[in-house]
Amino acid sequence: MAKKISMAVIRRLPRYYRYLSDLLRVDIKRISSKELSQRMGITASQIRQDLNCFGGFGQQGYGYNVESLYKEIGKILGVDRRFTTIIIGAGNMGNALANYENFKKRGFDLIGIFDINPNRVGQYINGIEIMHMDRLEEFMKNNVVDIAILTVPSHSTAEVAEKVADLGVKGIWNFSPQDLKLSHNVVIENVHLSDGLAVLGYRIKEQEQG
Amino acid sequence: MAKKISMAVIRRLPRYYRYLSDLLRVDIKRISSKELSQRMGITASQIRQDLNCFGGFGQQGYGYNVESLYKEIGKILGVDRRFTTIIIGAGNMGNALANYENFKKRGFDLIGIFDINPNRVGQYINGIEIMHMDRLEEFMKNNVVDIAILTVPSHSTAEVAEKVADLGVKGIWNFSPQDLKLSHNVVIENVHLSDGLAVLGYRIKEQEQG
DNA sequence: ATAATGATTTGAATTAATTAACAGGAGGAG
DNA sequence: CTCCTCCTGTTAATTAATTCAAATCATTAT
Repeated sequence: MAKKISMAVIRRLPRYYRYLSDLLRVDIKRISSKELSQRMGITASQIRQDLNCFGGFGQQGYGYNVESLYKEIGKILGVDRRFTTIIIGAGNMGNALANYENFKKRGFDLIGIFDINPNRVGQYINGIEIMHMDRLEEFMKNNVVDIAILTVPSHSTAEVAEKVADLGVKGIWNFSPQDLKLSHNVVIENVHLSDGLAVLGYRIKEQEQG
Repeated sequence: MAKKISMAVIRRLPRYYRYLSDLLRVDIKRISSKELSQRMGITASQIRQDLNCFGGFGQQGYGYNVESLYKEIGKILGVDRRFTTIIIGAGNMGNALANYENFKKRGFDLIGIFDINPNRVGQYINGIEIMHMDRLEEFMKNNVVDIAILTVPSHSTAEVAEKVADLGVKGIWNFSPQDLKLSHNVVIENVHLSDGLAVLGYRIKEQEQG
């Protein structure tokens, strides 16, 4: 096996996963690519092609077994494995993310929150105490931290990223508008909320005109 | 003109826009595709190809004029035009978005916040009063609302979306994990934060293994 | 049992996106 | 003024992604 799965497919997997989860909830046991395509608004062809990348879980004349497909995609995405995360920056966005229940369900355990603001330090978010950044190094030596979620102001993002990378983090989820690039082999996902908004604006303009 | 610009290109524009903005800030007047490619981590070819979609702003032997390119991309994205927005759902995420200064800079004016929780109604976020959902209809009849930002629980997303669509919104920025589909010709951008996190998890696993 | 149906698999064909190559204009040095 | 270098616009080549279509297997009905 081990034929390489393209990133385009990978980025669609969470979406499949979500839809399958919904199907499970309403107790639908099996589904054909055709019906799934109608629900998701993509072609049946693509679904079959995508799902085939990691071995045929479908059965001709039957469709896909929702549960096993769900599990399989989960396995590929790494839901069978748990990741520990910390949030750095307990501002509005950090706070929102810390309260986001979905992450835990998906295998991401928040084990620490850090901030530099003395007024925030000592407060609790979702049962987790906000620690001062001074304690970050100590904390990361005593705990395995897989992912650092950065919700700090742009100007300090690079510095903080360097630090957590040095301390052995495996991935960084960066919410600062500044793109992050590191020499370490740390996996980085930059989130740019306002980019999405800008695209929305473009599409609205487009629709108004054409 | 009017050769169609692909969505792949459009989705890259905000990124160009950001980098150009950074260049302006440090007073760099001109830039070549080559240098920009190094900064952004994409090929120079692609940059030239992209920028060419909307007419040659570059000059041979010189490069691109940062300021005029910045303005031009802004124009395409619709930064010259302002959009009014409302946030529905004043929970953690709604609160975070309401406090996000960047949106205003990019042409998006928040003019209303709505929630159903009586404890939240009447409070202010970033100078804007939280109104009860009961007042939404009235509000939208007295104000032009271009975009509704939905940060409500999944189970009520569809209903709220229908409502704002009926009331004449042009675009919806949906933060609920549930994908949104409407019959109206309202432009929808679904944001799925946890999808990004899932991909991060996948990439970490991938790197660990090989 | 057997035929008909429905839905996957597989691989080819098409379409889209990205990268590479190149011809030629603009700027700068001498 | 002339040459040389730089860097774009553009076309061509490559690679990736998506769709189509034939072959085939499970299920269901007769």
